[in-house]
Amino acid sequence: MQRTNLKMLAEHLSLTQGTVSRALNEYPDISKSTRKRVREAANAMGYAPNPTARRLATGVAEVVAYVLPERHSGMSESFIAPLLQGIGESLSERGWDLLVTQARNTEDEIAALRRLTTSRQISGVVLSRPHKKDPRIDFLRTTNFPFVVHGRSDDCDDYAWYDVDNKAAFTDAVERLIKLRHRRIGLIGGPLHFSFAQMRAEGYADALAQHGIAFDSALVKTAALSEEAGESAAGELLDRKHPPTALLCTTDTQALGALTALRRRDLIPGEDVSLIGYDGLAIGRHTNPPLTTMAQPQADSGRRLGEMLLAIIDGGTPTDFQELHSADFLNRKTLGPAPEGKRKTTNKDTEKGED
Amino acid sequence: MQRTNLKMLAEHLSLTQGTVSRALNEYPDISKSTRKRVREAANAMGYAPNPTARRLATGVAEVVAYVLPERHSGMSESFIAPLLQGIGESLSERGWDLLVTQARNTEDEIAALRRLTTSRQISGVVLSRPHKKDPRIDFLRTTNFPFVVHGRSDDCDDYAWYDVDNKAAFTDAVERLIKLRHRRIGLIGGPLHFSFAQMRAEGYADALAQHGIAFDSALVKTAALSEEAGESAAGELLDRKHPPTALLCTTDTQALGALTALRRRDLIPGEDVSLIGYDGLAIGRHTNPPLTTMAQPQADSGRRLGEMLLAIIDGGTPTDFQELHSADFLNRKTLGPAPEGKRKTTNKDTEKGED
DNA sequence: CTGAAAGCGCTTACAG
DNA sequence: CTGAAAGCGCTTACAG
Repeated sequence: MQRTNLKMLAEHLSLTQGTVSRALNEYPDISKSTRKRVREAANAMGYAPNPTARRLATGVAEVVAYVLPERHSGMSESFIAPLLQGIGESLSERGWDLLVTQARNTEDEIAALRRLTTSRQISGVVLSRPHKKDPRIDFLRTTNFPFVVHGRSDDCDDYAWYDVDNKAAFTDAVERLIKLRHRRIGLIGGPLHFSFAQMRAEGYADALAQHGIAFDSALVKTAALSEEAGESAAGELLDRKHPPTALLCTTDTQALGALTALRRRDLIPGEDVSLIGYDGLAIGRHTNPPLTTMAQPQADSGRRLGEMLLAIIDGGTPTDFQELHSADFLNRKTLGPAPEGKRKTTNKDTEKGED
Repeated sequence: MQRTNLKMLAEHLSLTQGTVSRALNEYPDISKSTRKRVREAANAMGYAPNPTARRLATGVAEVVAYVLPERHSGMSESFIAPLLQGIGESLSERGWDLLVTQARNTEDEIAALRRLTTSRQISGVVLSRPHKKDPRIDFLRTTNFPFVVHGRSDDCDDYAWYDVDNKAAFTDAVERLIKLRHRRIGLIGGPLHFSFAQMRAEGYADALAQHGIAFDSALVKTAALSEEAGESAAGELLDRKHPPTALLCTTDTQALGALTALRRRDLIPGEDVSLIGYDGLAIGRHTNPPLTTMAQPQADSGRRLGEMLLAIIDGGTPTDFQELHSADFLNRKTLGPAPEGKRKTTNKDTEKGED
């Protein structure tokens, strides 16, 4: 059995395809009565226009692409599923679809974007985890293709984004530590090509400056966004002669590693050394002890991103869609007052791995 | 500047569009020399066929859809990102794309599948988390549309799937407990419309039977796939007069809840009560104590699913692609011998929540 | 081995 | 208000 197409529908109505098409698309120059007649016949015959043909004729894809971020620790990618859900929801209200793209490196990613955009297979793009200088953003910007960014790059004046105020979040975290009498606050930074890593580091430095605490580069380590990197960076800081009394991590994943580093040195998180992460991963509720963190509002970021993109595709001005949300302090169990006097000595021991 | 299309390329070569098209598609009846000449010109002019036009002409979408599973606890969805990565990788080797679909209920999901398949927008479907009786599978089966399933439904004889031997995994887990002298082994089951929940429960029952331990329905609770549900189910079992000495959970997420239930009762996991989860979530490494679990090999399940689907779309027989992998026992810290004599008394205390 | 033509299923100026 | 025609950019029998 053949799916009913425009031709069949038109013949059945004794109208031309053009008239039927215009009726279905609510052209005002078609009489109300025929519009109604056509609509009813279409429903009765189960007609739905072929999107491929429509796409070819109009040049509009009605599809949006999401660029999957590079693989990191695996764990930090827990935001992807809810994000896709959210984007998908806002698109589906219009009958649009969501395409997912992924590549091993930035070059391939741009090639993929070029292919998808120039072939008109997509109408817009959602990007995650931008770099400070992001060639993907540059590409989309220069080609003048509709896009929104989940996060921000350095120059974010002229495009649409949805971001959390990373700087404010880290200033907030440092101030909470200072209020608890911490003075030697270590920072485990992220790779600085990521804008969020840069912003969080700036928030850290700012808060110190505002409270008259000298910035000590010996207390700052840059590490990859993995547990292992977090662990070894934390280890290096903790093994100094004058170790920090508190550790601020750029991501929860790093903080998990830091937790391990503390455990190996028999240091009690929240007593001997305070620890604050960032992300608000659900995991943190179950760590030993539960991880204090700055949580981002990821509930409906996906929905918002989708809505913003649709508005832009409809002709909206990208700069009208720049939203800065704020992170919430989630006080679990790894934050406490700075310990008085000298810290107890460090002794590392080996721990059995998994079997 | 206009993207070069077939017409421009043909004119430039003084050939007809048909000839150029056939040359590019390696038709053997085009002379080798012109095939080469055309290929070179296409490269030089940066020609790439418009997929939409191609799709309309051939009826082949060169796109595969992945159906996002319903939202659960959020945490159990950590398998989605690597899965999408894997599927995307195998598709991209052929230049195909990956579409993502999601809906609030099964009915909408089928409507979406019907729309995508009948409009020829996709060439195949990947499905996750099938139900025992899965109407989506029935739909794809009866319409004879290419698909692969990540998991299995009850009647899985006639389609392609990639699954883990859930039954064997739970038999294995129970036997490990029995070897450690556990006799009262509790099961926190999952909703039984999920095939994997059913299979795991069967593995549990089988192992008991094989070792001459009577099945005690008072030790079995069915719970949703969330932490909360896991916690309350575990609580009910632990609060019985004759509580189990070990708890087997259908998912790690449930096991996290069970861990909370134990903590609230001052029971030490792995000493007072043993606990085994299922999934191998990375989270489990950081729980207090680290969670013993059966880990599924999710490394390249995505890749395999993609490859299988492509093979089927190419005309392969679905039943040739049925892969049963096995789960790995990951011994962390919540498994120990059954405690001797009477268990210490339970005393619940309230715990402060997050702020 | 290549050309000429029809067709995939829509949309949209242009007439009348 | 509706019809007739061209066009979107490909592919593929059918001739020759």
